[in-house]
Amino acid sequence: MQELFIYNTLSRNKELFRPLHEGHAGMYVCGPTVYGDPHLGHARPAITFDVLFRYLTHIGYQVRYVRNITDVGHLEHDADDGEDKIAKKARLEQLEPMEVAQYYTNRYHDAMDRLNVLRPSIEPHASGHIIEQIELVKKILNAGYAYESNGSVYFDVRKYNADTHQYGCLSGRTLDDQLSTTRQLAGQEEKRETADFALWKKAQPSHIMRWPSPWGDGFPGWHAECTAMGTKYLGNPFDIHGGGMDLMFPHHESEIAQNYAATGHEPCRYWMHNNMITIDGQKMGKSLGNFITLDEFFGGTHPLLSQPYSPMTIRFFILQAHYRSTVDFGNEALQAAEKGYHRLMEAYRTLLRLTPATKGDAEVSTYRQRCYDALNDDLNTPVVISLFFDIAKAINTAADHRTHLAQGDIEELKGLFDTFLFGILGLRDESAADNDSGLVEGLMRTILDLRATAKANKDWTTSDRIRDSLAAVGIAVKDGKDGATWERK
RNA sequence: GGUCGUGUGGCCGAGGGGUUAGGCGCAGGUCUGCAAAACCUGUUACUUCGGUUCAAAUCCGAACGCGACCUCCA
Repeated sequence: MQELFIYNTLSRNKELFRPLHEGHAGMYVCGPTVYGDPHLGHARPAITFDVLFRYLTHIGYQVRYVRNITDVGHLEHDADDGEDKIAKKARLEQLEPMEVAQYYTNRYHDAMDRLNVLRPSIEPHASGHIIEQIELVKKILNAGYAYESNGSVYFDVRKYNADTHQYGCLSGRTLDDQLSTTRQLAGQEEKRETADFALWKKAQPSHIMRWPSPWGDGFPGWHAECTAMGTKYLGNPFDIHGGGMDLMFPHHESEIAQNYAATGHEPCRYWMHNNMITIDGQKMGKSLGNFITLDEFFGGTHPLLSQPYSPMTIRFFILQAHYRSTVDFGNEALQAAEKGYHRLMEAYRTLLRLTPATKGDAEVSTYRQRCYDALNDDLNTPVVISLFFDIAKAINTAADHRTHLAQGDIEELKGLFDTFLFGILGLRDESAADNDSGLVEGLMRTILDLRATAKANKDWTTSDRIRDSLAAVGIAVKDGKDGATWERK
């Protein structure tokens, strides 16, 4: 089995991945809050951990991947009254809260499907696990690390730290930092310390989403859902917990605290965090006018976009940067990614129609191990992609008859594409033919044959007319040494 | 202000004490009826200032820039 090293935020080091249970791997990733259309901020973690999921599976683990749907207890960014995000939107649109959640869940799934992100093994809804969350809160109360106040329950950070734990161990913050930098806000008087966080919140009368509990009607605090659902489906502790860097504090920090309080040990072995994305060097935000949804990317409908970008262009672009680096979306960079992606796909098509040489003279045996080495080094997808540009060059050179690939070499290269580029990086050939492919192939062969005849007769008018009219319907004709080929633009 | 991260050539981005990243772009060439495609060649960089070292883009320190988080929601 491959030795995979992953960067553990907890230790700030790359560590060899060793599962808690031989042959099995459990991973939990914080999923979307379903109150709005999916955007780039959703694509990055989904793609990053999709690659991890695919790779762990590929190297032989039986993987259970849990990614939650958060559908309770949300507030608008600039909300004024603590009203539940989903409830608020529901009232505006005259829909049931769960109808809104379902609608955006479907939208999220559609976008992820287009990005070729595999569905996780289990996708639990927070609203479906209220009982488990209440049990968690009870446990923490019984352990003495929480207190009830006016119908809400808060985690007692000071008590927790006094008992040799450290709230802040993941993010590097000390309690003093937090106390001195926390502003005084309304509603804080229920807490003993401003750093305390809610385990259970009392619902105001206006709240639509509410559940009965030993402390009255209310809803769970944000951090409770991940602890409860991770435990339920992956055990406690489990292997890997992932999410965006923006969730490190307070969300993941609080999950660690909740778990220690409830069970006396850590929730998981490895914490992985993907970095954030920017648009033209700026963070994406509704107020900045650069908030672009995935649909707008696919359709090119946002004013900042000079053209549409296909799902695979976006996936390729994201994978061309390491997941712990920030990635900046700019038109120039996206166009470069689009061209690079097409180059690789075109090389694959060329490979498929290559005539094997009786004797090969190109070196193709080292790529496989180098791909593994890159992936084992904390999922270094940019290096894998760079290897494929080398492979593309090897294919093109052979197609140009400068070098030769034997049948075995061709099989090996084809295997590399299937395993790494398609299988693990999850790219796919978007211009690959659909159901009609047989028909289209046949038509195109006929047309290109006619053009070849025209060319043989030096009838340039006819041959150019064929080329131009094909271009008009989005088909590019490419003349090569062995006749013409075509591709969809 | 605090915490975490980051600063690479025209653009995007790996790497990371001495040995080519890669892509896109641009320039020249091969091929071609022309064009495109493909191939070849060229374009060689690490924010600034100190320090460590035989040797620093790579390590250490400081400054500056950028990003996330630091609050109620998730």
